[in-house]
Amino acid sequence: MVAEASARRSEILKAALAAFGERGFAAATIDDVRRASGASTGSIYHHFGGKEGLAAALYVEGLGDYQREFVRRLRAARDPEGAIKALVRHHLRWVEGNPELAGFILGRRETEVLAATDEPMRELNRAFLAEVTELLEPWLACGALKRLPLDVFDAVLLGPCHEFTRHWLAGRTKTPIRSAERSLAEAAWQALRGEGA
Amino acid sequence: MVAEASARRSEILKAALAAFGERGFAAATIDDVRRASGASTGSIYHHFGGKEGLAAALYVEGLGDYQREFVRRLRAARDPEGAIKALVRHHLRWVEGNPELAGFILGRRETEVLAATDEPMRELNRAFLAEVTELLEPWLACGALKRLPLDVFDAVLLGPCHEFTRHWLAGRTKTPIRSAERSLAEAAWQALRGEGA
Amino acid sequence: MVAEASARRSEILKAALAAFGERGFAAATIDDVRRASGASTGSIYHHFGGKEGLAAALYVEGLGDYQREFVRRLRAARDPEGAIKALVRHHLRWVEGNPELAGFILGRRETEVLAATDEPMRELNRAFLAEVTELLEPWLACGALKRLPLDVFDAVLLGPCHEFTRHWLAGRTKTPIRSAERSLAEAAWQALRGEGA
Amino acid sequence: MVAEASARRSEILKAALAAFGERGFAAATIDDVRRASGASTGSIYHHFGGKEGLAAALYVEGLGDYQREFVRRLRAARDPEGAIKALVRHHLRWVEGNPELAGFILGRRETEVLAATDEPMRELNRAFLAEVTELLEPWLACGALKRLPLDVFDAVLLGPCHEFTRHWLAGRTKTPIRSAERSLAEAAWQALRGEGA
DNA sequence: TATGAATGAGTCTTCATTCAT
DNA sequence: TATGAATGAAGACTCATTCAT
Repeated sequence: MVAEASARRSEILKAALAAFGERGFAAATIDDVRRASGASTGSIYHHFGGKEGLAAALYVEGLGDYQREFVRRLRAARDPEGAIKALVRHHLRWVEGNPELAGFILGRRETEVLAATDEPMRELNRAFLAEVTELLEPWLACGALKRLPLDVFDAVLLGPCHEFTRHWLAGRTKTPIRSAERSLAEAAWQALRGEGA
Repeated sequence: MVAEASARRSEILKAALAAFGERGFAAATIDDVRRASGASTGSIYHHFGGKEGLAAALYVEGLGDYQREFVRRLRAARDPEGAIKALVRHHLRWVEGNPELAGFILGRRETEVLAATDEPMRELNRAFLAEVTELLEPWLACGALKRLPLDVFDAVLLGPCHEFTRHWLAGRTKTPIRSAERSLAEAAWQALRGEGA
Repeated sequence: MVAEASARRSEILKAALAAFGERGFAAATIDDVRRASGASTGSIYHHFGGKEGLAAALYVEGLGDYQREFVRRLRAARDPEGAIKALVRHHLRWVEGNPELAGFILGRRETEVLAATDEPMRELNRAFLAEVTELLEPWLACGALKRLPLDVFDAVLLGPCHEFTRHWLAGRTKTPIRSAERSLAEAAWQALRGEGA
Repeated sequence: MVAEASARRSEILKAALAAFGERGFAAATIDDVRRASGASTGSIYHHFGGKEGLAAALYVEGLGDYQREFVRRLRAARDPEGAIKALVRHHLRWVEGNPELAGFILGRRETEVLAATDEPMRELNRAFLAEVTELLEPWLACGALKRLPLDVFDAVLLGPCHEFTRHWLAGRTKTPIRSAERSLAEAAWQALRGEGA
């Protein structure tokens, strides 16, 4: 329903992702996108309304994809350990499979939050958090997982992955992302398992 | 020793930190710095050579302060649990005490890495990592701490803090930073303690 | 063929010529050009890429015109005396007819040679010199003209014209350019005629 | 009487000559001079009053030297042919011996004529021209030299040298300056000798 | 005399955005 | 829908010059 995917539109979006990825949102220019996509300036504006519109489209698309899969994994998990480890794996593999999108979305600086991006993002996150919370609740309730404030829980669960992938995306890690998987998953589990586990 | 601190220089640096913190490096303007510092454009260029020079000066100064204290805490620790928890606490308190500097340094995007910042940064980090590695080695050797690849160890140790403080700096956390301290410290310890601990 | 002459483009070029002519390349500002042409800053950059591009366009256009006519005259000459005198006349009349362009092109300082100007200039000059050399060769061969090194020949042929017109353009001559014509032509002929003439 | 030559003053002047020579007057900066001379900004201003003052000092000094020697040669000449050829030789050798000064003085663009330079220059030239005119008059009167308008005479006499040396200074000549000497001298003589010679 | 920090007007250039075709 | 010329506000940076020490 959202997918009004003309070839032009896709090319532009792809070029925008590359541009934002390489130079950062603020430094990337519409002209970078124009050159890389082969579209005209006017065409870009026609489809996306402007630079912010490009960012918003990428953001919504990318974050939505990340979160849909996140929830799917969570839903599929049989036990808390499996859930935690699956989520860590998901993060790492998603970044590995979508490095440019990941760089753009995860590296997003608060200060360059865009009005156009803000609205759809809030929408997405609201639904996402509600769903995740609901799915975890049983394990929190039975003590299988530590009941931490949501923001702390999130930081402990994904902070290491996020940190590691940031370095990985910047080419600063020695460890391949696949090798780090087991350690990071295990660490997250050890950090979050409850007394009752 | 490096501190050739004229009043002018300090005012400019302070204003630059505020500007970069509020709007991000790319969006902040020299004129913001000029207005906030009371100095003339020329004076800013006289002292720092340009926008990058300003960022580099802040970066070196801030990161140096963070790292010196980090090492001091590590050195003072009596046992691995104390060490890990002290480092987590240090991170959280340093961010709490230097929110603007933290926002600037920790929020630094890879894509806007500046040539001027790169060189001094590498220098600082090289020395820092060498020292930290050396100090941790005994506990890694005796199995009190998990021997993980350095980049993974770093991610597990500080990733959660980093993630939490990023949200905190953006005003998106409900939990006060002090309340999160215990949980984050404990989580890090659980994630990094070795079999032999 | 090269002449993608939109009205805008021409107006800008004309304004640039006036500006460079009046104040010199270094001292003229893009804003001078903008005001005089009625175009916007952005439009100037759209068409010429910058101040250098403006200079390069003028240079190529002007020098090309000068050289084309130069060769045409040389080709039309029946005997060496007629050739030498026609070339002198051409120089003087071209400067008289295109004072601003002449001032810009002939007054070009080596030190302000522009990268953008250099490339097309070399191209033009290469072809020009080859053609002139070829056309003069018969008269050099038969001794009707002195065989001097090319750089010396050039200096003797056009140096006086160049010197005179520089003063004329600066408003420092008393003699009208037309009155000087006969003397300068005769002087060049006397200086270059061979023994066999 | 003019020579208030402190070491500082000389160093500054030398540095200024190099800077103006390399980048042109307009593009050279006081800071270039400062760096090359080792003097402070303030010191430069103390001695020369500003950028124009530097140019004026160089101009007066250089042109004076050129003209003094010019007149000396003219005075020493026994016959018109010797005079003409001596003047040509003087020009070439002076440029060869003072390439930077020559580049600055001879390459001076009309458009960047400076108020500060103008005044002393006019003074120098007035006296110079009067003297030269007077010394040539006997040979013009007896028909040994062509009586051309002064501006044309000047162009024919020195235009070729000027043209050649401009190319030489720019490194664009193949012929060494010494080899060109005889040809240029002979050419000037042929161009200026009168019927009665 | 010497120093160099400070000034601020002035320049080039960039870039998001608009709009006629 | 597509194009790309045109716009003009805004920003980084330069540089001659001044002046307190």
